[in-house]
This record gives sequence, C-alpha cells and structure tokens, in this order.
Amino acid sequence: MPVDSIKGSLREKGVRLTRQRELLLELIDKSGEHLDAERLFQLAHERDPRLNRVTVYRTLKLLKQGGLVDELDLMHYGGDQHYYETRMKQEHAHVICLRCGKVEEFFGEPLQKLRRQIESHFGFQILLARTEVGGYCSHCRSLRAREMEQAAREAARQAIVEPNGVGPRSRSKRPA
Amino acid sequence: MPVDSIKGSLREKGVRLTRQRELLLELIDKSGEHLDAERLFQLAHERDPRLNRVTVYRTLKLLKQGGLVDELDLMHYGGDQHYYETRMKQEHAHVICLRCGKVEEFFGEPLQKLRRQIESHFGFQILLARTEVGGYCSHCRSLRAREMEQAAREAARQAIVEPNGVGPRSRSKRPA
DNA sequence: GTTAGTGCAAACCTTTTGCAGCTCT
DNA sequence: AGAGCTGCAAAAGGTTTGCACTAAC
Repeated sequence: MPVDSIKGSLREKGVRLTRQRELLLELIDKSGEHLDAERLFQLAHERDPRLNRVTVYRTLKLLKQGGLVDELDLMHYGGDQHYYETRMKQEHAHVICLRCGKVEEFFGEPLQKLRRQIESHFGFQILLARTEVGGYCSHCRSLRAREMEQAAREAARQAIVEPNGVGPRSRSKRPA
Repeated sequence: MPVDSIKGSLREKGVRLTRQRELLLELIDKSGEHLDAERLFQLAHERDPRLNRVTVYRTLKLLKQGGLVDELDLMHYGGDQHYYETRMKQEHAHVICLRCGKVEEFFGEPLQKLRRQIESHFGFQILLARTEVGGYCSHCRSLRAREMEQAAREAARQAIVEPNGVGPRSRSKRPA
C-alpha cells in the first residue's frame, strides 16, 4: 500500500503527518486518474471544507521534492497545470490523445534501456525521468479519417458550385 | 538551413512573414541554447525595441501548432516557463543537471524503438514526443560527494562538542 | 513547549485576450 | 483593399509568499 510507505518516508524525515496531509495522500493514492492541484483540492475540499488550496500546493511540493510523487504535464492537454501520480509502479511513458484526452501508460524495455544508456553515456545520475507522447489514439484516428473524407467531399461539392473561387478565401485556412 | 524551410512551411499555409517573425525565427534558429519566451523577447527587443512580448508568445504558439518548434520544460529547472527548439535534428532526450542546469541531448536507438513500440502497441499516431531526464551530471556528482563528506565531518565534530544533542534540532533538516 | 504546518489574503510569474490601428500580400 | 498581424493594456490561470494563528510531536 503506497500511502503507508509514503507516510513512513515522511516520518523518517521528521515531517508531521497532519490531518490535511493524511487526506491528500489518501486521495492521490486511491485516485486512478492523474490529478492536478485544482482537482485534488476540489476532492479534498469536499471531504474537509477547512482545507485550503494553498495546503494542496505545499503538500504536492513536499512530496515532489521528496521524490514521492512525479509531476507530469501530459503535453499540456487541458492547460498549463501539472498532474501528479505516486511513484508506485515501474517507470512508464504517458501517451496522450490530443483529440479525446485519453491517457495510456506504456511500460516496456526501451525505457529502461534509455535510462541505462543515458547514465553510462554521460556518467549521469538520474533522479527523475519522464516521457510524454502526444498524438491520436486509434479510436480518434479513424474518426479523423472519416472527418477528412467528409471535408474533402464538401470541398469537391463547393468546387462545382464555384468553379473558380469567388471570394479571396482561396488559400489560407489551414485544415489543422 | 532550418529557418528557410520554416519560412517555406509558413508561406504554404498563407502565414505572413512579418518583420517581427523574421527576427524571431532567426533568433530561435541561430541560438544554440534552449530559449524561453522571456529570453527570446529580450534578444528580440534588443534588436527591435518596437517588438512586443505578446508577439513573441503569439509567434511561438503559431510555430508550435505548426509543428515547427518543440516545447520543453527541462524539468522546470529555473521555473515554470517553457523552452523552445526548432525541430531540426533527430528526436532526442534532454538530460538536465538539477544542480548546475547544464542540458545535454541524448540521441540513440532506444528513442526510436520506444516510438515504434508505442505506435504499434496502441495503434497510436505520434505527433509529438518528449523525454526529459533530471539528475546530476558527472561533474556535479563528484562535487556533491565532496560536500557530503564535508558535512559528515562537520557533524562528527559537532557530536564531540555536544555529546547528547543540546537543542531539539537533532533530527529533521534533510540534507537535500 | 516548540517548531512545523495551516489558512487567509495578497503577490507573483507566465501566458492569453480584446481591441484599435498598422502592414503584408 | 482587406484580412492578418501587432502593440498596448488589461485579465487570466496557476502557483507562491508573508504573516498570525494552530496543532503535531
């Protein structure tokens, strides 16, 4: 149970286990999702309305500095805030669909290999590592393909109605 | 010359090549370092005092959306701003020393392998990828080792002077 | 009993937006 | 000519800080 090992880590450092910290640790640990500070605050505030947003930030900073949670930004899908996860599992990459926001986790040997190579190549001591990948998930890829076809059909239809382009809107308007 | 290919890319999309954009592109391209928006603004402002900070942000956003520059955060060494680099070279990982701030770039096959595995494993289409690693570079590792020894000696000396700890300052104060 | 931790308000830093005027094509 | 771009000022979003009070050890 990661919460307990985190608590142990904190106690060893002489960090006090306050009511607020107990609650935040529990929420971070049991939540499957990747929480950002605001979301964590919302959840905590529901259970303890006295708990302040600032305490959330201070606790996250503490955990981050202690290497107990990792900070992600999931390719800034959804804004510039940070997301957090406990450092329970093996190292993994985060794969974010830029269309639907789904986040997948990828474990696999290239990550370990990368780590080992960097350490030996530079004589570097790795403390934190993070790999984030953005693009389209398989589901959104097919949706997009359909959309593109659709758009192409529309364009073709337009071309028949307006054979040589009526407005000055002939270039520009990138499909992205 | 990457600037020119970027300019071409922009022209194709019907994006205007203004005086400001020309300057910013040149600065991003020729600067070896990883610039953040503020630094880029400073450099640009030196050469063209009329250029506004907002234009820097708008240009970076444009280039980012067009896939012409990549956004990094270098493990937030130095703050929460973003850093930018042209997408010239092969994909690479950024290796940041958390003590001295030096940034190394790591090329190597695990990165390509990782990419291929993620694409095939999830049927995912990768548009952006980024790997950032934080820790201590070889130079700082040896400096730190020396510091630790030093601290240990100090502590030992203290222990002789105050055999059973005088103040309540006996634990806590993590060395980090 | 101490010192670390909390809440509150206010500041901070980075980035975005609304709008009027300018400029590239 | 006219849409796209810029500058300015102001706002927004996320996070940090100063300070007096509270609570964990």
